[in-house]
Amino acid sequence: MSDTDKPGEISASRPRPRTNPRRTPEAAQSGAAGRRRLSMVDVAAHAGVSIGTVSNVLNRPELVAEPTLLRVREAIKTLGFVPSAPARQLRAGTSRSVGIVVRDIGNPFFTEVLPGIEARLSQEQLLLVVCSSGDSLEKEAHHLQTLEQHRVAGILITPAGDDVGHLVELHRRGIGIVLLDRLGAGSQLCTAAVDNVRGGELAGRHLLSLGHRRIGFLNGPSIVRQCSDRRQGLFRAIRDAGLDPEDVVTEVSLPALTAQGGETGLDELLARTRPTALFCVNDMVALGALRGLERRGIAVPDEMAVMGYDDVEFAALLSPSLTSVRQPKHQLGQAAAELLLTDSRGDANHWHQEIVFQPELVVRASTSALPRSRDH
Amino acid sequence: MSDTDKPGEISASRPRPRTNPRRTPEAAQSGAAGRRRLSMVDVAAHAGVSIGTVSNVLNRPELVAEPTLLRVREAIKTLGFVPSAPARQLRAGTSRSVGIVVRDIGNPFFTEVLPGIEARLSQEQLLLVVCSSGDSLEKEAHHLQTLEQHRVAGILITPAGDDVGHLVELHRRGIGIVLLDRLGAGSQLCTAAVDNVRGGELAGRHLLSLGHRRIGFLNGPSIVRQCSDRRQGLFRAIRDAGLDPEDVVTEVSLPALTAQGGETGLDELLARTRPTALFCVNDMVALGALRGLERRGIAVPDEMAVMGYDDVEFAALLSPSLTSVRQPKHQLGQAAAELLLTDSRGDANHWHQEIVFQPELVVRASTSALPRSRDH
DNA sequence: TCCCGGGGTTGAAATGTTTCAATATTTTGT
DNA sequence: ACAAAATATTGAAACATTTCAACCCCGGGA
Repeated sequence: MSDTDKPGEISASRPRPRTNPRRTPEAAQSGAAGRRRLSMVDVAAHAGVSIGTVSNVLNRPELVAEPTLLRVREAIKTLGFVPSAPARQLRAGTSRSVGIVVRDIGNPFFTEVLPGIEARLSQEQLLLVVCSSGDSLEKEAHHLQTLEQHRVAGILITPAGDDVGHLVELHRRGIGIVLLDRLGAGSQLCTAAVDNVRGGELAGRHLLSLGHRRIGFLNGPSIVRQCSDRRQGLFRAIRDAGLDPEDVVTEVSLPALTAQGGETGLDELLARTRPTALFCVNDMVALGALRGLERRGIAVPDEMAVMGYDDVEFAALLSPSLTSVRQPKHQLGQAAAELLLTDSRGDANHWHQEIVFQPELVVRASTSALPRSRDH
Repeated sequence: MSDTDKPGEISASRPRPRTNPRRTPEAAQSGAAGRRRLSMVDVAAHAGVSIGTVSNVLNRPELVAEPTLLRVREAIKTLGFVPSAPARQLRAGTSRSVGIVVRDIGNPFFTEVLPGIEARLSQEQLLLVVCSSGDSLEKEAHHLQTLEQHRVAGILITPAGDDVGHLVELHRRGIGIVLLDRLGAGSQLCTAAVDNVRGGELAGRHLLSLGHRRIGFLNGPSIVRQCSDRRQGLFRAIRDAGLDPEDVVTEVSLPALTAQGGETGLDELLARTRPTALFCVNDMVALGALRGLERRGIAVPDEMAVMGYDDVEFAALLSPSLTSVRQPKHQLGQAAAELLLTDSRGDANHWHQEIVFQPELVVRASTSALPRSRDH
């Protein structure tokens, strides 16, 4: 310990005697006044070793002799010492945590992706900090700023907006970044995603094959990439069938991709037109739409076919069971985590990878062929 | 880097050669070697002030003269300086983040409670770290340890196990703790919860009033407090009706409170007996049970009434719509956050509060009166 | 002229780790 | 028995911030 410091002597020897230790080592030891958290020096004192050795016990036990090891571990246990992550991190420069910024934590899609991510990250002893942006650019920016301040090793993000410039900038400053479920920045950032254009196309083909020619589309704001991608796929399917998307689709842009948003979006749609089929940009929106349709007494699928997107866990058991586009969520999560790990290892010049999974159509009871009577 | 160190010279000239600046200010300025993150010294150099002043600009701008303030802010902006949370935290001893440990992030109940919590905490500029224990005591312990290492200001937790001793201990070490949705430790810790006994009772009364006398109960492990509380309420309702719970209830204890768990639990139940009603300890379990019943071709509610618990968002739209017990989730979240804020302010001797909300029965299509033909 | 007060700024200590060169101790080889 | 090598431990610097006593400068009052 520094109890060899005789203050008088020191202040005599130095020009500016600023040394005023708030509490003497003895005070710290006796723990009388008490509430200081213990640190490695306490452990070291208790075990009769230096703090360097304590550090070695914690991080490189193979360097420490058996008896010392036991003694120090004993001290740690009896004292109840818990190392300080901030201090560790300050010294190391790098932290053992990564952040994930999702658009809406209330959407089961994300919570179903999460386990895949967590599984991989906890193997590496990484702490996952979950933030939800609620599709607000300000909130997203705030979360990113906080995460950067915390010097997280990396960030998984489904950006709320269209522009990824700020993320590229963040990456340039040394933080690993992986875009989750958001294609289209392949050359600049790593990405793990499901092909949303393809998914939209699957949905479109399905509805067309059932004979539908007037399709309502409850979509999100077009700056959300998933939304514009799915629309693009839908339109492609329609064009491939020799039709004009403008004639077939009535699109409503929802402010929020929630059940509530879906329900009010339905009202707006029905005030404009009465399609025979409804494509909802995700299952939560479809949930709200179904609720609205039930309220209005419009039968599904007889009077209106409805399909969702994501195939979340409850989709199969809705009334009626919901046709949807399934995404390999667990794999997506795992792949994203894997990418983040390599990206934040900071091999500055590794290639940005774009991992793309393929979606899959799942047909259930909520979509059926258009009855001839209502064919046009 | 430390090439300015001529060890021989220094160790010769000074008794204690502590000063070896790794990089000269010029080196920092030129940024040639590059990849060091910038710190307040860079800002200070750029603005021509001391780091103390930079700190003041950041934390107590009212102490700084106008022109200096502007100059420093300018420097911060042009340099793109981002303060280091770990360093700040190390010095301050306290952090701006709190943790929440939930049992299962995949359960919409939790994600529906979350917004209430976040709303309150982000007002205080606090970062919320979400962890999921998956009902594993080891995982929970690991999360708690990590959070303690990070010196979070407080922890919201729905404990996986029955014992809260370790949490009390944690609290004693100065971390704010609030139990979420887990009554019964009122004297030791703050709690925000919904009365689960009452909820179980509501469910029991409802099923009994419909004439059911053989009730299957898909419950979780009894060490999970919510589960034992709901059972207790169910049993109370049965006794109040002058019946013996042993005769009425067949209980299956699920390892996991998920849809998958519910589905396999149903198999186990039906292998033992064939009740007329099913009480599922939460809506996810009910989801799985419904899936299993559909697979077996057992009609709900005609051949078997089913009810869940939590009234999550999708419950109203399942096929058939699910009778459930509603909990005021948003309020619960807000109250919990509020408690945590007062608890972690560390007024050591404040009373531990227990805030209890009342649940509410929501009757839907999945439960109906027992047909006389099947009365026993 | 001197002293006082006060706003602005500075310098250095302190926070709890990790790292690593230097030293102390033990073992091995000859 | 001695040098060399291997092993174990130590001491102090460094990480980026906050805090606070000390200092400087300037104007005003006695």
